[in-house]
Amino acid sequence: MRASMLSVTKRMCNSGEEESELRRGPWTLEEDTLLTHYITRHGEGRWNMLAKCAGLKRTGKSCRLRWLNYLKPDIKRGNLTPQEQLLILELHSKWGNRWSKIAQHLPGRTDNEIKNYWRTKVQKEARQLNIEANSKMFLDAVRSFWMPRLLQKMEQASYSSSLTTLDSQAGHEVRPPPSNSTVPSSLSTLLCPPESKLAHYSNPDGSENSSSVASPYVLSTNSNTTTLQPEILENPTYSPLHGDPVYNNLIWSDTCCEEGSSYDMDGFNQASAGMGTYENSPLECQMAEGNWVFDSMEDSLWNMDDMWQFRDLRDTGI
DNA sequence: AACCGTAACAACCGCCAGCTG
DNA sequence: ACAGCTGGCGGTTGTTACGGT
Repeated sequence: MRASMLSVTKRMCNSGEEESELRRGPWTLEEDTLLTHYITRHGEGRWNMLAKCAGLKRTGKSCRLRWLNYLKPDIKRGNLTPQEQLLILELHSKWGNRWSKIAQHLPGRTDNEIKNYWRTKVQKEARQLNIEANSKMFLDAVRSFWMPRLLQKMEQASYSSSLTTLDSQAGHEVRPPPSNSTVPSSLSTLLCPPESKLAHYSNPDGSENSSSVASPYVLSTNSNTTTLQPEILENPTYSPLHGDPVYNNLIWSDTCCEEGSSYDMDGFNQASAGMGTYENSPLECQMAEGNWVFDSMEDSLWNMDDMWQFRDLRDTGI
C-alpha cells in the first residue's frame, strides 16, 4: 500500500464542532473487522453515525460502499457464470446503465461488479468491433453472436455435468457431445437457422449482397434504410427453447423475477424463437466441428468468424 | 529479471432524490 | 416552501495482478 492511498484528509465533521481525520484508500483488516462487528450487532443504516460509533475514521459513504460491495456475507465471489452474463446482457439491453437495477436480479452480485464487468469485457468487445457499446448495432451483434454462444456454453456445462453425474454413478468415460448430435431441445441445434435464413440486403446501387451471418435477426429493407430486426415466426408464441430446462432456468428462475413482479424478456425470447428448430445447417456443422465451444477464445464474446461476419455487415452499410 | 500493457477490481466523486425539521 | 442531511446511483480513477516481450 502506498502512502498516497493511505492519505488522511482533514475535514470538518458534519457537526462542525470538531475536526477529525478521515482515512481514504484501501481498507485494512482492522477496519473491516470493526465495521463487520458493528453492523452485526446494530444493523445497517445511518452510515455517518455508524462510522463514528464504530470508531471508524471513514465517511459514512465509504462504510456503506465497503459493506455493500465487499463485506456483506451474501456477496458472491468469482467469475460471472454464462447465465449471469447472459442476464446482464439482456437486462442492460432493456434498461441501459441501471446497474443497481440489474444487480437486483443477480443475487450476490453488486452493481459495482456488474459495472466493472460491462466496462472491462463488454466495452472491450465493442471497441474490437469499432462500434459503440450502447448502440443498437452492438446490441444486435450481442444477440446474434454472443448470446447464442453463452447459451451454448450453458448447454455444454449442463451436458457435461449430467455426464459427470452419470459417470460417477456408472463409472463411464465422459465424452463431449457427438458432433452431429441433434438431440431434441439441444440448444446448439436450435441456435442455427437454415441457409435460407441468411441475411440478404441491397446495396444503394441496387446490387444485392448476401451475408453468411447466421442470425436470429433478419435484414429488413425499405426504400431508405436497411435495418437488422428480430425475425418473427409465424407462431410467435412458440419457442422451441421453452421445453429446455436450461432456458427455463435462465428465464424464469428466481434470479430473474423480483418478488411479486417479473420483467418481460420479449427481445430475448423473440430472438430465441427466431432461431428455429433447424437441424444440420451449415453453421451448425461449423459449430459442431469444434471452434465455437473449446476454441482459443474461450473467454471472448464471439470468435473471429463472428467478428469478421459482423464487420462485413457493418462495413457494407447496415 | 525487468519492463510494459492490460484486465480486474476497489474505492472515490459528484449528482440527485427523498426525508425531516 | 425551504434548507440541510442522508443514502443511492452512475461515472471515473487509481492500484494491483498478471501475462507477454
